[in-house]
Amino acid sequence: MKLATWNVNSLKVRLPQVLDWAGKHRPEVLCLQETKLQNDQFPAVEIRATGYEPLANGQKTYNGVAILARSAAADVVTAIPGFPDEQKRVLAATVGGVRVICAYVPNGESVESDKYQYKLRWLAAFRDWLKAELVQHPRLAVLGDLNVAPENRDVHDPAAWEGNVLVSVPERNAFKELLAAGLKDAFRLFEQPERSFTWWDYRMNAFRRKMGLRIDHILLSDELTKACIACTIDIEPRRNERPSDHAPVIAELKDI
DNA sequence: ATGGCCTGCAACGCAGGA
Repeated sequence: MKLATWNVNSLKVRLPQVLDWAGKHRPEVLCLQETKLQNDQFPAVEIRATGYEPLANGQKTYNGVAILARSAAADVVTAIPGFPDEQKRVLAATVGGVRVICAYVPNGESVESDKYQYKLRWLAAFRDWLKAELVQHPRLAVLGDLNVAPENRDVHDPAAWEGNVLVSVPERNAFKELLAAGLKDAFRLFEQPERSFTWWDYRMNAFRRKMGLRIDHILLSDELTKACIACTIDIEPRRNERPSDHAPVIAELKDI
C-alpha cells in the first residue's frame, strides 16, 4: 500500500495536476491540504472518474483537507474532538485497515503572532487526539502539512531561519511530542539525499536554488513503521506550470 | 532574503501562506 500527502494550494487550480499525479503513482490513499473549496464545490465527479473515492472537509477561501482513497473509507472524523475550531484542518478515515489522519497544521505567521499561539494550542490538542487514536488503531498514519521543519537538516539555511516560525524550539518540541505519542517520521527511517525539502517559496527562484524546508510529513505508528519499505519526496510536480509550492510525499508499506 | 510570488475574494488591494 502506498500512502501520499500533498499540499496543493488550491485544488481548483491544481486538480489536473493531482489527477495526473495520482494516475501515475496510484497511491491507495492521497491526502490533500489547502484545497480552499467548500464541500459543495469539491470536484468529486472528476475524482471518481479516475478511480478514487473522495472525502472532503473544506471551507471557503482558506484551509480545507481531503482524502482520496481507492477503497471504501469508514469512521470519518472532521475535527479534533474537544477542540472547537472554525478552520477545516483535519480529516480522519479508516481505509484498508489503516487509520489515516490528514492534517493541515496552522502556519503560525510569526512567533510574535496570535496565530502562533493558536498553532501551539492546536498542536497540543492534535497530540492528545493522536494518543487516543493510537489506542484504538495500532495501524495509524498521520499525513499532511505539519508546518514544522523538525531539524536543521530540514532547513536550507538554518542560521537564517533560527527562531523563525516553522523552526522555533516550541514548534519543534510540539513535533517531538507527536513522535513521543508513538509515531515515527517515515522519511527519516531511510537514507535520504541532503537538502531534501517539501516546500519552496514561490519567490526568488527558491526551488531552483534548493532553498526549501521539509514541513510535509508522514508519521507512522510502530506497526506501520515495521511495514514501511520506502518514503520519498517527489519534486517533479514542483517543476510543473503553475505548480503548488509544496511537493508530494509518499510512503510505501509492504503487505498492508 | 526579510522583497521580490501565488491564490481567492471581490477589489480596483487585501489577507494569508511559509
